[in-house]
Amino acid sequence: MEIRELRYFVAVAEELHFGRAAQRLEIAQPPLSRAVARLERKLGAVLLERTSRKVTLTEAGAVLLAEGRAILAAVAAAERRVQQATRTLPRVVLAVKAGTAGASVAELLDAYRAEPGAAAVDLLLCEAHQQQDLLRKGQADVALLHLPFDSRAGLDSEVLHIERQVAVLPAPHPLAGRPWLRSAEVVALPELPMARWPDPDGGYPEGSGAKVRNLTQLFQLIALGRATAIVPESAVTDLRRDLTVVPVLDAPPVTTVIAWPPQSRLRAVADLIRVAARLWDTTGP
Amino acid sequence: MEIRELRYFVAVAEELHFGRAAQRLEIAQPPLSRAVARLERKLGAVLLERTSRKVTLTEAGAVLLAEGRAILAAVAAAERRVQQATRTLPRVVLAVKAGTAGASVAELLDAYRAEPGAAAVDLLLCEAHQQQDLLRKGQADVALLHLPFDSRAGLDSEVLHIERQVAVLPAPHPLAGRPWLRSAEVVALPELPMARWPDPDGGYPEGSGAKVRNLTQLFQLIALGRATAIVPESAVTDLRRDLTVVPVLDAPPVTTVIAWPPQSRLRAVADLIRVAARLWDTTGP
DNA sequence: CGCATCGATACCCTGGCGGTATCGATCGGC
DNA sequence: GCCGATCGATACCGCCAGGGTATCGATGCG
Repeated sequence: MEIRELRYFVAVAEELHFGRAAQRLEIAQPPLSRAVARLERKLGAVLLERTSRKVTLTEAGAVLLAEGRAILAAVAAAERRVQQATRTLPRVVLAVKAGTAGASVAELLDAYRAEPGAAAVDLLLCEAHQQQDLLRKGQADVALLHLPFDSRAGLDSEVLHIERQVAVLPAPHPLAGRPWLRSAEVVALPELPMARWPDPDGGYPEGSGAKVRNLTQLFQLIALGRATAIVPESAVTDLRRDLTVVPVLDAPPVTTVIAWPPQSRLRAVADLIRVAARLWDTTGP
Repeated sequence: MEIRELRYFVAVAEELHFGRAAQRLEIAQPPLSRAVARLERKLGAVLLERTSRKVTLTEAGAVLLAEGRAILAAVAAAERRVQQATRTLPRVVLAVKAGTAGASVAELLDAYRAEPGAAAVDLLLCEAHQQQDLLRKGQADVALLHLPFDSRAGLDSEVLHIERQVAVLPAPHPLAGRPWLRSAEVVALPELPMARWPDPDGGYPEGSGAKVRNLTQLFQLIALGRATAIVPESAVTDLRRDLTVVPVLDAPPVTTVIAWPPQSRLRAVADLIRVAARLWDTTGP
């Protein structure tokens, strides 16, 4: 199996149409038909059912489509990383979500800069759900993720920091004086619906809560008595006067991890991980 | 970049010798030299420094070697999985370590067999450190891992079960009557050194403890008063009369997870995961 | 200084890949 | 029910990539 054959097959499997796939690949249709047929012969498996009117994936074809996409992404990532490694001054790309506490990122970058032979670090601000893709496609070398919201599937990772979650309430609210809360108590407040965050696709889940896109909007709304929210502790450094936070005991703790592709060989990534682990040492002496 | 070129480069990078690499690839040396040179041109990166006496990897070459090995493994896995998917009766390969509690595996397999459309499950007994490789190379489809001993890097996983660890002591031992212990107390017993388990490479770590290879050996030694050990709770169902277990409070809990390659598309794997999650439901109602 | 080793180069040949032209099957419209 | 449009497969052709052999040039060793 060759990369070109795989790229051809994936194009056909995605278009389910040889003509359009050929157009996308910028080749003529006959070589494409032949290439897919040859791939099927090599693998000893029928990947597509063709009629002159419709093309459908077989079970084996669906498997190869999934595996093939991963392989093509890995190849593209490898090419990018090799080229990156030839740069005389090494760089690493660190993917962070917009919400990630700015202070701790700055702290990490400062500590890393002090390392001997530190590479330049490019910050890549992105949406939460993009981070894995960026790592897998080689557009980023290392990322900060927050469990249980992000998935670290397919990545190596190291735990940096574990924190509880807190409810953010208007300062005058009756619950604001409590030493702690249970999440059910917060969710159940009818006059203060939970704020809603965008889905990966950009839409919002069903519900009555206000739609927010960032923490500033959120805190504004809460201060106005229009919403409430449960957020990680570190999101509320420098709290406004008119807001109060109360720990929510049964909310799952938020774990910050530093994650990288398992086959990463960049010295800069290894150094960054080491510095990060030292900074937020959770194992302790 | 094509698979063949990558295979050629990896061979040279591993042998650090064009002649031997060519022999391994069963081609002549000149085409190999040309292929590697062409790959370097395509990537715009020098991968190898060559003298007529020595071949060494550049930084970029080291990166491509690591990425390339992962890609080649992924390609081999894809080929195997596609062929597997063409079988009329689907099969899945479940990799389990020899030490994994036999009862729970049997329970999982029984429950899965009852599913409509259940595939045949092949059990692949293996050493702990092989499991990831087997999954990545496509020789297994799903595995049971034990954290924190095994790494789930590069895999998707679901937590099945969390259990504490217990110290196994000879029944007459003074500590055997205690309701619980700290790991320091167990490790510090001079007359009962901790048993040693083999490393991934088959050797044993330094130490004074007895060398063991399986639980039967271990329990025998403990009963004879020659060793002690800290093991997961489930490892000691059906305990011998002459042994006692005592919970070790500060030993890290052992988490059993079911893990699979992130791009897995096999229905059988999805079903198996669902059944496993239902069986050991940890979230609970 | 001569020889052995090893990667690069020169040259040749075959096969695979891509292109154009065309076939054959299928579906929809009249 | 027939005709035409659509779409994948096939036939045929030209070209270059990839593999082979022979040989060169550099390097290290006795």
